[in-house]
Amino acid sequence: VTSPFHRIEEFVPLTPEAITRLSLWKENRRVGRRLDTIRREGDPVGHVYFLIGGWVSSSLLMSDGRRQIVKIHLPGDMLGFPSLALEKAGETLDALTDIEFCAIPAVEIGQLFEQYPAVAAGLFLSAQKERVALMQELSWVGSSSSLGRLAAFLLDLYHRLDAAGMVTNQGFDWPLTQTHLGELLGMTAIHTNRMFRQLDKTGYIAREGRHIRVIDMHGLRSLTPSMPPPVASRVGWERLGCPGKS
Amino acid sequence: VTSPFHRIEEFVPLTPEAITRLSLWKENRRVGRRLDTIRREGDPVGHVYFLIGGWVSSSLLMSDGRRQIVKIHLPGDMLGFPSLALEKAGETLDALTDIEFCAIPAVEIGQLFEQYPAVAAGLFLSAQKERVALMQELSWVGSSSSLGRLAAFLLDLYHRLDAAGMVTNQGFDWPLTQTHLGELLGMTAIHTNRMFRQLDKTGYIAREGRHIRVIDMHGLRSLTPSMPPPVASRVGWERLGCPGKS
DNA sequence: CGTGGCTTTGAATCATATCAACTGACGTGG
DNA sequence: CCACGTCAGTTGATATGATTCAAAGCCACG
Repeated sequence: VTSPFHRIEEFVPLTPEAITRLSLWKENRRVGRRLDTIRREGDPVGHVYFLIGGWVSSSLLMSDGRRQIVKIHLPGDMLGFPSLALEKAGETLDALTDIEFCAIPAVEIGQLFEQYPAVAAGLFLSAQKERVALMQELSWVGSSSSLGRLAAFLLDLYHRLDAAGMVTNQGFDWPLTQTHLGELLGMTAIHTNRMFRQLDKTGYIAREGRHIRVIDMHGLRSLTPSMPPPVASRVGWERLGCPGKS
Repeated sequence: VTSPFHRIEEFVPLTPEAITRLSLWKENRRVGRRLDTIRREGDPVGHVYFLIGGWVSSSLLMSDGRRQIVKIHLPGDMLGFPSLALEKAGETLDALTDIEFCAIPAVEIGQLFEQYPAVAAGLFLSAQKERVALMQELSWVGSSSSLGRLAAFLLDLYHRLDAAGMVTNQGFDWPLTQTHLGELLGMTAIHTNRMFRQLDKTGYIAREGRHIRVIDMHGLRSLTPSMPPPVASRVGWERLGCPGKS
């Protein structure tokens, strides 16, 4: 919301030089259209990505042909980082809307680690926060009823959209198909449809074509057994023992 | 297996000084007994941990009382890192066996980032690898049948145990209760029991009390729709653009 | 009287059956 | 791509008993 590099700065204040350096990323600015694939699972890992605008899904293919979406990315997110630990990309990145993003050479990340410890710490803590998000996603995909999963996802998404300033009047754009939703929640698209209609009938949300409004946040929350994320921003560098740094 | 700090060195070669520095961790060596809780969800985040011996589960509590185990940690693993991005710990760490571990002050990590970029990169890539592992776990918890989930977990565990030198004669110790297994796979303990017995009857595995042997690896693999991890070690620092470094 | 070894007891774990509820599969049309 | 039926298969809920394990208590012997 505030800075384009909020995912990094949220933990660690950056020097002007560091910000200037990161801004060079924008030279590799690209656009993509809905349904474009940014990078496919199995591709060599030459780049990571910084999402400027639009929605992107990150998914895994399974040998039986099923697909598991592991994360819905929103503007400001860093994409493709997990695959840095792999020889070949472990995740497919698909554009869910028209998008705008930067491609960042992987070698650039190594240079940043040497030259800007603060950036390194920011990237590191950002990765840890993503791990927390994944753990929570696992917790509701694994345990609750399908209606609960749907509600939990919508709540989480709502909060993330809100933090990105993409919620107006309790409503937001909805580019996901029910097939996407099913692949994300680990259930069939048909059942997703059933549950989505059922949730609609509760009146807690209202679906208006490619737009969704949250009518009763409290009611929505009552459907999910998972707790709202105990996340806290503004921790990290100081906590990490470098108070006056940078 | 090779080095105690394999999780870090697997990506980045470390200088002798760095290794000496990391070895100081051992001064805070501690032991714990089965069922002990190392750290509870909600506790302030003062430390991270390095597991020397034994098994540890990392789990999330949900408001309906259910518990989701998100990872089974084995010797050599780094514990508690995701919570560095949070004010209060987001995960509970429970000893599944008697254990031996080091407690590392969180501030220490920040100092390492400043003084040893190679260690920073190693920790960073290790975190990314953990993200990949979580994504894969999500992919089988979310999608496959309960028997498939069980098989996928056993396969993954087997490979990790093997890498840690904890497999002998295709068999390994089994300290998990069926309740643990259910909490991990997102199903009831009763159903876990059903599926475990069913898997046993296929003959692909043999349960012998607190010990399990894999009889037919290929058969086991045929039960799971998820693909074996496309992981590759020995990537990273060079790839990250610092070839001759350290 | 103190200590070692045996026994009792209770909790935790595993096995199994039955029935209800949830979810997936298939088909059809808008 | 979404809506809506029907039916079959999977999974969850509840109940009950067997078995294992460990801690506490007891007894006999030194």
